[in-house]
Amino acid sequence: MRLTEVEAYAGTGEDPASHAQRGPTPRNEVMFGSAGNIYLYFVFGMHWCMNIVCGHEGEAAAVLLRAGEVTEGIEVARERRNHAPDSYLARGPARLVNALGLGRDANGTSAVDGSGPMLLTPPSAAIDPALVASGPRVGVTAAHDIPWRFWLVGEPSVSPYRRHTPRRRPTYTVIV
DNA sequence: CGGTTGATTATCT
DNA sequence: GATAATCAACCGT
Repeated sequence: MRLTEVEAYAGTGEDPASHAQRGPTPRNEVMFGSAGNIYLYFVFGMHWCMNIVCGHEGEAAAVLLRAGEVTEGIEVARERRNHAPDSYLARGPARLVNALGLGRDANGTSAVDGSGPMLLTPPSAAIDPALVASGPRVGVTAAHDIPWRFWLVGEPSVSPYRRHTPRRRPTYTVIV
């Protein structure tokens, strides 16, 4: 897997869109741990999203892995993604986790020391900064003005989402 | 192709 | 009890 798209989230009190915004909870405690650890969490009752913890302990900054290109074990990835088109195998944070076959067990494990199910490695060559674009984060309902989504220009695996489609569900129930 | 909608549950208020 | 860092399916064009 080669990462093609990520989003950054800051720590407590610094980022309205971050899970760590309101301090430690049982769910986000991993974010307050060591850099390089995996913070996996369940969203919308059906999907997993994966973050890599950044910064110092207690800082609770993290990077959400939004998309990637499957470079090894593509057969397995296709099976796990129910034979979706190759461009869609890891296009989106939940799809990426699904293509990797990760789940609750990977939460809190290290992605940098080889002790966990996933190992992050640096690119073999430096990335040309001209190929890296940035923009507003996808799907978040706060802090649209912070352009902390980064992706590689021209990658077919990058999620093409434009903006957050507001969930305009009424906060009340209409009685006829 | 672009826009909209239902699914489904852990977590926090 | 409302909400959510989403996705797949379905619509009309």
